[in-house]
Amino acid sequence: MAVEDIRALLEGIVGQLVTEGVLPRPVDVALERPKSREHGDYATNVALVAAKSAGKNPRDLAAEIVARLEGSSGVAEASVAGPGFVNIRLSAASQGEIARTVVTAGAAFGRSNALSGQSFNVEFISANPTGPLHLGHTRWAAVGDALARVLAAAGADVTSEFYINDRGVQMDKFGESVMAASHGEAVPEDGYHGAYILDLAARINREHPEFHTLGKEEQLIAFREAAYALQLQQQQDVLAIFRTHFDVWYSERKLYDTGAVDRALDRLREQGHLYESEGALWLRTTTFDDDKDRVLIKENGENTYFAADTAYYLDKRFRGFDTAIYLLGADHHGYVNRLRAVAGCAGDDPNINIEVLIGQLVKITRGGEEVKLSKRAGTIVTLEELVEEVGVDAARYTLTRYPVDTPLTLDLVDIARKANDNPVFYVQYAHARIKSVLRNAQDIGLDWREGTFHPEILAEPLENELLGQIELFPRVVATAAELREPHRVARYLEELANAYHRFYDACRVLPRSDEQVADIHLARLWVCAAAVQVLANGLELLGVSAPERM
RNA sequence: GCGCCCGUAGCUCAACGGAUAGAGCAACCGGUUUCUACCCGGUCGGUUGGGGGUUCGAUUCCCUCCGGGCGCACCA
Repeated sequence: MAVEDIRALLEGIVGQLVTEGVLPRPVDVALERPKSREHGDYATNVALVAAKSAGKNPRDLAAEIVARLEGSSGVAEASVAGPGFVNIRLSAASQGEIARTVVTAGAAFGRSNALSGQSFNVEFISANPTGPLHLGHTRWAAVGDALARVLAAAGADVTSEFYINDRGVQMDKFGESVMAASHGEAVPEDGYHGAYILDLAARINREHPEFHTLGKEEQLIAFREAAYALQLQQQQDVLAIFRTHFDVWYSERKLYDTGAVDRALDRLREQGHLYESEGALWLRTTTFDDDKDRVLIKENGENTYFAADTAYYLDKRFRGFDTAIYLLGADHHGYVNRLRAVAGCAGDDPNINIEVLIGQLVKITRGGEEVKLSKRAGTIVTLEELVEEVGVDAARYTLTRYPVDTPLTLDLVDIARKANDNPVFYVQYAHARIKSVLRNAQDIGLDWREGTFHPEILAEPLENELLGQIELFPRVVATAAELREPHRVARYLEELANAYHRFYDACRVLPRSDEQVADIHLARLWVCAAAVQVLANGLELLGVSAPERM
C-alpha cells in the first residue's frame, strides 16, 4: 500500500466528515513517516490542524478518524497519540507489496510527474575558458548535475547549460600570457601565471610553429584562439570524467553573433525600462528591488558584461524555458537582485521565471590543515586534483550530501577513507552487499522471480522498516526536485543503507546449507531486489557508481 | 553604512512548522557456528548563539542584539 493510497483514504474520510458537518471545510492531509517506529508506519496531523475550525478537541477528532480508518483494507492498526496525531500501521501484506512494485518498475522507480509540464534551464559553473576548473566550481559541478538529474526524475523538462565567458579582456590577457610564454618571455603582470600556461604554450608551439611568423596582432589572435580551444577542451574532459553532463555549451560570443543582445534591448525598450543618462544606456532595475540602476551600454559605446547577462537570460526565455535556474557561488550573491530585476524588466515574473541558488564556499583541508595552492593552476585546488586525490565517487557524493547554503569544510583524508565513517562507501557497500547475496542465490539455483511471492509473511520489524524506507523513495526524489535540494537523496540513501544493514543483521536471507528453501527466503530475496534497485536508482541521481562488489 | 548567507553535541553536519532535536567521527563497552564485520547494538555527549514575538506546537516563521563568512563598478 503506497502513501498515495493512504492519503486517498484519509482524504476520503475528511470528505465524509465535511459532508456530515463535523468539519466546516476540507483540510490538507499531511502524511509523514514518524521518526519513532513505535508510532507506526505513517502518521497524520489532520486532527490537530482541523480541530480549531471544527471547534473540537484534537484528540476527540482524531478518535473519529481512527474509527473510520480501522477496518480499511491494508490498515492493520490506527490509534490516537500525543496531542492528537493519528498513527497508522499497515498490514504486512500491503507493506510487502512495495517490493513487487519496485522490482516491476525497475530503473523507473522513483520517477514521478511531480514537475511534469515544467521546463527548466539549469546553468552552472560557467567559468572563463582561461584556466582549469577549481574548487569554486567543484561544488556546482556535483550539485548542479545532480539537480538536473533530480528535476528530470520528477518529470520536468531539463536542459543543463554551461555559459562560456569567451569574450572580453580576460580572454585577451589569456592570449597574451600564452603568447609571451611561447616566446620564452615573462607573462605580463596582470596575466595568467599558472604552470598550465607554459604547457599550453609548449603544445601550441609544437602544433603551430607557423604562428611565430605572423604579425603581432594576428599572432595574438592565433594564440588566444588556439589556447581557448585547448583550455575549453580540458575543462570539458575533466567534467566528463567527473560525470557532469551539459546539454548545451553556450558561447558568450554567440549572443552577439546571433543578435541576441540587440533582441534583448528591443524587448526591454518595449517594456519601457531603458533610459539614457550621462551618455550611457541604463536599465531601470530599481523598479524591481535592485539597489541601483545598471548600465547596459557604456559611455564609450561598449556593452557591459551585464548586457550580455541580460541578453542571455532573455535568450533562454526565447528558447522556451519556463524557468531559468542559476547556480552561483556566494561571492556572486550580489548579482541576485539585478538578475531577478532583469526578469521583471523583461515583463517576466521574477518569482517564477528565474531562480538563483547561492552556494556557500567550500574549504578544503588535508589532515586538518588548510589546502590552498594548486600545483598546476597556481591558485586554488583544481577539480582535476581533487578527483585524482579522492576519486569521482567520493568527491561527488561528499559534495552533494550537504545543503548548498551550508559553508563546507572538507578534509581530503576523510573523504578518501574507505571505511564506514565515510557515507559514500557505506551506501555503496550496501549495494555491493545485496548484489553479493543475489549472486549467491543464483549460484544455489534460487530464482526469486519464479515461484510465488508471499508479502504477508514479511512480519519482522526490521523487514517492515526496510520496506517502509524503500517506499519513501519517490516522495524523496520529488521533494528534492521541488525544493532544489538534491542532498535529500543522499541523506535518504544513507538511511536506506542503514535500514538494509540492520535487516541483514537480523534476518537471514538465503537458506543455510541444511535448510530447505522456504517462502520466507524467496520473500526476503524480493526485498533485497527492491532495496538494491532503489540504491542503484538513487546513486544514479547523484552520479555516483553502484558497484557490484567491493 | 546597506544587503545576502550562516550560528545545532568536543569535530563535520542533518532535521516539508510536529511527538523524547538526530547521524557520523572522536571516547568507552559489546555482538559474527555458514548470505560481504567496509556490518550491527549500547554508553557518554545539547540552554539549537542571547532575548522577545506569532500558535495547539518553533532549530524552522517575524523582530532585535551578539558572533562569523561574503558582496555592495560605465570590472570581467
